[in-house]
Amino acid sequence: MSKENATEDNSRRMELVRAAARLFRDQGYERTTVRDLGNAVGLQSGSLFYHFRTKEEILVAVMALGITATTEQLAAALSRAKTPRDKLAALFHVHLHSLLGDNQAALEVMLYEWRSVSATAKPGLIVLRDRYEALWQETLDEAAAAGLVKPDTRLLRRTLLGSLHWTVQWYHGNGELSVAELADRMLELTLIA
Amino acid sequence: MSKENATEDNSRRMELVRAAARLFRDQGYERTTVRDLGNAVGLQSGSLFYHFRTKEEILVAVMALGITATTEQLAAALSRAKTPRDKLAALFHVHLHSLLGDNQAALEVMLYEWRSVSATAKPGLIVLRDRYEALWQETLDEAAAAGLVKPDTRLLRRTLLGSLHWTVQWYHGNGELSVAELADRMLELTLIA
Amino acid sequence: MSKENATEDNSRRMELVRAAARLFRDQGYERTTVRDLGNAVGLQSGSLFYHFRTKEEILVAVMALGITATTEQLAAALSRAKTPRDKLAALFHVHLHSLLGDNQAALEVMLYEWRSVSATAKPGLIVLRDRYEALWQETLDEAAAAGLVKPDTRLLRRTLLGSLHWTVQWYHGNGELSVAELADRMLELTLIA
Amino acid sequence: MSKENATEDNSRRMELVRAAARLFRDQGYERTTVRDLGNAVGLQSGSLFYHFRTKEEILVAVMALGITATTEQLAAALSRAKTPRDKLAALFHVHLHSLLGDNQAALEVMLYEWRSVSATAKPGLIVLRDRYEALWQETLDEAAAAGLVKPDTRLLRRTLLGSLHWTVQWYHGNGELSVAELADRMLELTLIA
DNA sequence: TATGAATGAGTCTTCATTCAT
DNA sequence: GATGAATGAAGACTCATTCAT
Repeated sequence: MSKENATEDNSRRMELVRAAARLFRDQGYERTTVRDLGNAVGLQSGSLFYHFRTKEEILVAVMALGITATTEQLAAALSRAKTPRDKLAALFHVHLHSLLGDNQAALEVMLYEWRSVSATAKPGLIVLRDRYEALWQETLDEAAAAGLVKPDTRLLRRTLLGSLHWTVQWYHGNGELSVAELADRMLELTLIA
Repeated sequence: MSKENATEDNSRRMELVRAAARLFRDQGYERTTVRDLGNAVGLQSGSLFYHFRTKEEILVAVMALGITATTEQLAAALSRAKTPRDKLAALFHVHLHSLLGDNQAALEVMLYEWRSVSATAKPGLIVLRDRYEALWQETLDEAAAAGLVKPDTRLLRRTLLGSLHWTVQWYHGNGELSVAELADRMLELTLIA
Repeated sequence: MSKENATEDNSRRMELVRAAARLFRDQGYERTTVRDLGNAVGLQSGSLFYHFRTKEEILVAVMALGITATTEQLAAALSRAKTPRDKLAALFHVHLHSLLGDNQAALEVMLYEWRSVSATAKPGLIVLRDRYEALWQETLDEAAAAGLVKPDTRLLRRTLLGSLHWTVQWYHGNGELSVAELADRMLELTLIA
Repeated sequence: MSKENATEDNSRRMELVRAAARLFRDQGYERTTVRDLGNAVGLQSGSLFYHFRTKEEILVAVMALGITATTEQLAAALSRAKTPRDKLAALFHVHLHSLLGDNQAALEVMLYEWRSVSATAKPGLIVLRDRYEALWQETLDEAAAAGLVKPDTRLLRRTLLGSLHWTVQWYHGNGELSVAELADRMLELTLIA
């Protein structure tokens, strides 16, 4: 609701955040200049500073967008799912679509530019990330109770997230395998038996 | 033996590469200045360029060291192992010790600074990486044949490497769990039944 | 009129080009630092790069200014001149005034810093130079037809330009001989009989 | 005779001076590094400093070589020539062969790197140059007395030297015209009638 | 003489940020 | 909000020169 909320209103801000997400993913945060950012939205570099106080603030906004959007999508998918098995599947599908789908650069930036976030900004992002991971933990616990996955769910959560994050390094949707198929096969590897 | 081999002789070079590994891991490649590198080995920044032509050449040397050292350790461990199960375990143990053990920063740099490597230097590193992953593939294939893991070994390889790489983001040897124990538990999650 | 035209408008650019002309002439291009250039116009060295992309771009602008300004002056003088003899005289007068007159450093830079121009920038400057030399060639041909000079006008053109260029090495307007008188005496040496 | 005489003995010194002449001509003095110089004679850069105290000393040696060698050649040619006309021709031939002939880079360096010579080294070189120009002056005076050239010989000397110097900018022995022919045609332009 | 390693001052250039208009 | 111009600190890299061996 507030003016400071990067995830809504203020179309110029959002336009910038989306453009930044793509640039940060493609070139890296450090290698992306404030001029690049300006060019991408038709603004002079100096003008950006009426929307964001610093370049890092843009980075944080990108990350916040990535994680909150994904969290929202996961929450929605989980509430649609009926069985523990369907919910488990939702974890894989939502995460991979967010990471590998079209212009979904924001989440990837969160993974690979973490080191560029200042100590003061980290706590806020960690809260958002924990919210996302809490959904994972609940779902995995249910799945374990249902005998679908092994019971070491805390380690399993970290293991699976690592696997999924890593897909950006090798998956390039060149026909062979759709994102949905990939999600199914990764789910398959996780299931007991 | 060759003068061009960054992984041996030439003590000054090696000293620098090791110091660079730690700095690149801790601060990131972009944020590490050549002055930082010089200070770390007691040299003026300009003097580095007697040993390396560019800063990027140092990065490449770090990565080459990380991957070749790990490959050698894995090869040695595999040749010591008797059973498919022991070999499988070696994958987890060697990888995690290389990644999380003391001053083993080099491999981590390989994972997180890939984007800073120029297009011309990438192919050489990819060759080294493929050599490492080939050992993984062989071992996983044997394990699958022995009924230890699921048969989708190509995806399994990527999945497992992703899981292991990701440990650097959350594992900080604070007592609770040793690296060896972690390796065992991650192996456990992977085994069928 | 165009933004890219270094020879007009954009007063800061022109101011810089003029200051650079003098510095490049006096100290040489290589020995002139961007700090020197900045100081000369009251700017930080980094600020120059808002106006020019590289130091070499400044050099090229200086040269372009030198040759185009001289060409324009020659064209004007030739159109004012009535006889072949008067036109011939204009060649000497305009060239020497451009080269030896007050703050006319730009043309001299063109002569003595040619080696510092990159291969990509040379063609553009050569076009400008050829335009200037074409005026010379026409005028010499007319003079030869009128029996004023020897008929080997292509070699004559090169010979005369060499003579005139060289004056910067020995002429220092210390009273004895004005630039106009020098021009007249050099013309005299060229005339038949 | 002395150890400091760059024009004789000490083959390593001479080898270096000759190599330097070519490099300085081709790349310019400022752009030629001491490493380039070392490479050209199979020496490490540091080793050069056992032969010359500074890089500039090498430049001065190159220039001294260029001008003294040319002076000697001119003196020899003049003593062989019988008539004023033959002597006049010798000026053109010797100068152009020295400037444009094979590996005769040294004289050209003298013309184009003068600005890089320190104030302390200039007087010595000027003495050498004056010796050369004195031969020119004498010869031109004789020629004027014989009615071969116009009587303004001081200006004529400068004019002719400028013309000849400039040839390096446009003459590239591509068949059409030999150096000897060029000398003859330039002489022709200078003669009265 | 020669080398290999190091120095240290200096170079051009980059870039996030500021600010008067 | 937006611009264009400027800042100033920092960056990687260069290079003549030195010197212990």
